[in-house]
Amino acid sequence: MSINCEILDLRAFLSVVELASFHRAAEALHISQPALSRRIQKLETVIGAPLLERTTRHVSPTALGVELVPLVRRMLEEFDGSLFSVREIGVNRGGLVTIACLPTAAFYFLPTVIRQFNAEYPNIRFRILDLPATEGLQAVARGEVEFGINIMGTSDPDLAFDRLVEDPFVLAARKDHPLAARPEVRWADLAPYHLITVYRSSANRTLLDSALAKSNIKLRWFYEVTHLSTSLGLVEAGLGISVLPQMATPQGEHPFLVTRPIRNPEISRTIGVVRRRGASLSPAAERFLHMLMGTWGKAALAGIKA
Amino acid sequence: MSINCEILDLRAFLSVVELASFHRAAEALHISQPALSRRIQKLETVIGAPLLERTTRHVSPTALGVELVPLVRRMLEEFDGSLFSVREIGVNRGGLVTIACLPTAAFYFLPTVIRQFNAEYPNIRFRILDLPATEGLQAVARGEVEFGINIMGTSDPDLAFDRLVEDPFVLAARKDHPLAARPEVRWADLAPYHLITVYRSSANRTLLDSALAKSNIKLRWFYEVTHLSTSLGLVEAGLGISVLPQMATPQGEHPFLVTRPIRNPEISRTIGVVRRRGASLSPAAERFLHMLMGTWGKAALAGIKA
DNA sequence: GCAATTGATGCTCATTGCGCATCAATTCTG
DNA sequence: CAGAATTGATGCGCAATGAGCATCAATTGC
Repeated sequence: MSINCEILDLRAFLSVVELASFHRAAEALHISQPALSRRIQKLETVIGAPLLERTTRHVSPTALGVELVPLVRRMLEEFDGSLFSVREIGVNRGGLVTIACLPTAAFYFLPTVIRQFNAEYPNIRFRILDLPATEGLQAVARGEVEFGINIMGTSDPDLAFDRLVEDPFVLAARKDHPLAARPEVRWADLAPYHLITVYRSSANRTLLDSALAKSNIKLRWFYEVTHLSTSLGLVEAGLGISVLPQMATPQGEHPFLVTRPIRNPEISRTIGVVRRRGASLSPAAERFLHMLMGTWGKAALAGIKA
Repeated sequence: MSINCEILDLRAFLSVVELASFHRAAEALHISQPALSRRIQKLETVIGAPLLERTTRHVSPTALGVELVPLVRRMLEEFDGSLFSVREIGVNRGGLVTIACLPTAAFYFLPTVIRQFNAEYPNIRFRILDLPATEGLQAVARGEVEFGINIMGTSDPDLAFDRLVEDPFVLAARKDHPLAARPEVRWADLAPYHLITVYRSSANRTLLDSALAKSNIKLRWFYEVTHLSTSLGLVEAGLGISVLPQMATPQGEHPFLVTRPIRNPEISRTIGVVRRRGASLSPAAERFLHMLMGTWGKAALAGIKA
C-alpha cells in the first residue's frame, strides 16, 4: 500500500525543523500546538520511523528527518510554485497562458491587454504562438493552445468562435504616391499601379480575392511576399502599393507611409477568439480571455480600434 | 493560506487521468468509486478550478489538469522513491535517480557504475533518458532530470560541467578492409574510402568537423545517417568506413568489425556531468554521482576506460 | 527549589470520509 | 429507435478523524 499523508503534514514537519519548536511552528501553521504534535506523531506512524527527536525543551530531526528535509522542501516549493496554487492567482501566484495569434494581431491586439492584465496579475506568463491563420486554427484544434485569435470564417464543428473586432482592408502607400492625396479610394483607383500582395494560399489573400470576385473586381498583383510586414517594407521602398488589413499597418503617424480606406465595396475581415468546443480554460486563461473580450469586444460594437 | 491536500488526492487525480475512468482508478486505489469521485471534487474545490472534464461516459483532464500531470507524476515518483517509503522497503532505503545520458554513454558508461552502486544500495531505482546531446542539455536545464552525462563544450551560465572522461574518435571498419590491417591510421589514410557519417547538426559531427577544420582536413562524407548505431550497421554491411566516438563502437572482440585509433591529429570529445547551477540533488543522486565521478573521473586522468 | 516553558495526553465535539443504494446521463446493441 | 448496460454524481447513515481546551510530566533557567 502506498504511503498517504497530507501536504500540511510535510509543511508541519519542515516548519518544526526550521523553527526548532512545536509552539512556534504551530503558530506559523495557524493550528494549535497539540494539533501539531498529533499531526507529526501520525506522520511518523504512517512512515514507521521517527522524524524528530524531542524533549520538552528541545526538538531536532532524526537522521531520517535530516535526509528528508531537502526532499520535503523541494516538493513544497514545486507544489506551491505550481498551478495547484492558482486559487491565489490574484495575489502572487504564477501561471502560464498559451495562445495562438495571427502575427498581425499579436503586435497590435495583445500588448495593451496583456499589459493591463499583468498589472492586475503580475505573475501570469504568456506563450504566444504567432502563427498564420490556418496553422493557428490547427493549433487550437489540436489543443496545443488554450485559445486562438484568428480570422473568423471557416466553420468547424469542433471549434467555437467569438467575434472580437472588424478589421477593414486598407490601402497602404507612400506619402508621395498619387493615391495618398485622396482621403479615400475605390478599388478601381488601384488598377493603374503595381500591387504588392501576400502569397496566394494565405487566409488574408483568400478572403480578399473571394470578396472582390463577388464584385467582379480582379486586381493585378505585381509582387507576392510571404509576410504582411514585408509588404509594408516594399511599399516604403517605393515598389508599389499594397492592400492590407488595417491591423497590419503602422499605427499613428508614419514618416513615409499613409493608409486610406477603400470603398465600393468596403471589405473587412472579422477577427475573433477561437476555442475548442467544450474545452475548459485554465483559470488564468479564463481571466485573460474575459479581459480580452471586455477590451476588444467593445471595439467590435463600435467598429473602431480600442 | 497555503493549499493543503493529501498525497492520495494526487494519486487519485493521476490515476483517473491515466486510466480515463473513475471506476478503474477507484479499483487501482482500493477505494470505492463514490469515494474517489468526492475526493476529486474536494481537490478541485481546494484548488478552485476543475482538473477533469467528465460526462458519465468520458473523463479527461482540463487544460489545468494537463499542465499539472507532469508535476504530480514527478512529485509522486519522488515521494514514493524517497525515504518516506522506508516502511515498504523494509531494510534498505529506496530512491529514484533520474538522469539524461548520451545514448552512446548509456550503454557503456552506466552499467558498471550502476551495478556497483546497486550492490551497495539495492533499492535505488534509475530512470535514464538516453537523449542526443542537445536534448540532453535541455532536459537538464529544464529540471527534468537531476543531472546529465553529456559532451562538454557549450557554455551555459545556468549549467555546470564536471569532466568525466575523454572519448577519442576512432575508425570503424570491417576486418577485411585494407585499413584494418594497420594498428593505427592517419586522417589522410581515410581519403580514398567512402565515409559514413551522422547528420550535420549533431553534436558529434559539429565537434568533429570543427576539430578537423583546425587542421585543414576535410573529409569526403558519402553516407549520412541519423544515429551512430546505423553507422556501424552500414560499416558492417561493407558500404564504407566510419569515424565514431570509441564509446559508440563495440567493446571487445567483434566478428566483423575492428576499430583503429586515428592520429595526426588525435581528436576526442570530452564527456562530463552537467547539472543546473545551484540545484540540490536528492540524496540518492548525490551518492550515485559521487560514485560515478570516483569511477570514471579517475579514468579521465588516466585517459582510459575504467 | 521553584517557576516558566514545552511537548504529550485526556476529553469532548464538530467535521470528514467512507460504502451502500440510487439517480440521471451517456453510449452501445439489437 | 428503444432498451440495456455502464458511468459519474448524490443522498444517507455511520464510523473515524482532527480540532481546541484543560491539564500533565519533563526540562531548563533563575
